[in-house]
Amino acid sequence: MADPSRPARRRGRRSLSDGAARAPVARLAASQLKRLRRIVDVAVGLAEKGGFEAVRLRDVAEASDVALGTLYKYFRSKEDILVFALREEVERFEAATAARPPEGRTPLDRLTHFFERATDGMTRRPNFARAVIRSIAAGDHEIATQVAAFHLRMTRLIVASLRGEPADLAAPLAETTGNEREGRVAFVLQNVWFASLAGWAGGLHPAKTVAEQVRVAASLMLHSA
Amino acid sequence: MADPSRPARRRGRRSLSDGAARAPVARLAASQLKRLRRIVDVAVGLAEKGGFEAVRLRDVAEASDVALGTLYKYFRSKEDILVFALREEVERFEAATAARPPEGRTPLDRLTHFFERATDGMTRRPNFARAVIRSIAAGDHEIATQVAAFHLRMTRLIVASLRGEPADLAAPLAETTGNEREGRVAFVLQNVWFASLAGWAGGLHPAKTVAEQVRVAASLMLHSA
DNA sequence: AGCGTTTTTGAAACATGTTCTAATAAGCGG
DNA sequence: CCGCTTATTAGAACATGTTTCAAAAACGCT
Repeated sequence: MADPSRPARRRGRRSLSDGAARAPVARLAASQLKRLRRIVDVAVGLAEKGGFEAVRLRDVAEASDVALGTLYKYFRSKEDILVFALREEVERFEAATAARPPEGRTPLDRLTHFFERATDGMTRRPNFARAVIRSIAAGDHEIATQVAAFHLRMTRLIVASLRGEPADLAAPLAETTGNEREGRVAFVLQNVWFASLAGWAGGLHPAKTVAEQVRVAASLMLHSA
Repeated sequence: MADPSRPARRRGRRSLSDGAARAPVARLAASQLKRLRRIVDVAVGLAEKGGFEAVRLRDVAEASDVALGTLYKYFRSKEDILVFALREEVERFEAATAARPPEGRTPLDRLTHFFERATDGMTRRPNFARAVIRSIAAGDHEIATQVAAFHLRMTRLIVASLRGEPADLAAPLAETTGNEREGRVAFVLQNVWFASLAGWAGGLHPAKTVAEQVRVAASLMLHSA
């Protein structure tokens, strides 16, 4: 007599890879770090080849030399693994962007450049990207919270592009960068980007269109009526 | 030796409820229409109570007095049922909006009013809305195509609100309503709305915030810099 | 090294979406 | 009404995410 409205699984347990809000991948022994890495790498590899469904946890466990139960000690769910991979990806992207800020004379140029890079980074591995997008949208609160953190990171980068300044990665994420208007523009652009990526993921339009749509949105907000 | 990258299920078969592009719910006998209705109603009821996971197809089949196999003759997947329900919902919303267009003296007022209604319509049944959003984001191409059709419908309504004219529901959907700028504004607003709804679905912010964020986006595009 | 604690393992079990099949029922053209 | 075609059924079967559990291994500490 299971109660469908409250699925038995996914209780308040913690996964070893947690620390979304706190220290990233906290105090894990070296061997555990290696296990985690193997799991994530295998999962990403499978996702790149065949998308969300290709990431079969039995396969992941076997290929990363870990028992299924252990895998669930590290991650709450399949989506959790993929979101973890996304987190790493976002961090890499953030570092790369901070190291080499998008070029362009006008804010619109820089934003265009920025989102071209971001879109390219996502769509370069289409199956992985689709798998990640699907994981994001699963509706889980825990996952949504992590996604909110990515949002903040991206917003910071967008504001930096808008201003033509390098992003300050050392600043606390919660801190509002830029003035109100800049933050709002960044917020809207990010939503447009996400929604457009979702459309791309569903095969509605090519990757190029994603970047174009964001540019259109940016130009609508940056230019006067 | 199943190939994970190409899941066996979901081949090019057609479901009876198809006709997304063509006639809606084509030539079905009366008894079949009744079956379809029972299935959808039961599924919606379960979704309202417990969200996506509460819609257990075995339960749906039993409660709607239909065999599991029959259910799969009508719908390709669980997501397909929920998207069908969304389609009906969107059509209702469209009719209601056309009958009583959003009020307001300025475009911004009308858009605000419009999105308040739309957001309220979605978030009034939170579990159902979350279930639907999850279904939308599943990444299936067939489903994405249907979602694209909703997009067109919504865009038409948004443009009408923007102009302060009643929407012409008789016009073919593909036809571009409004001038280019209006279409773009509508497109951006819809993306913001969707992305913000997704955030709401994940528990990141209350429903009120969704409407606010869309209003902010609209004001950024309607006012000059 | 020895010991108590924690982690990992291996394997089974469970839940649920999806598919398959043989038998039955329904619908329909004549 | 007959026979043919198609739809429906009941139920098993399959795939895969998730959970559980007892035993074995690894770990950390003194």
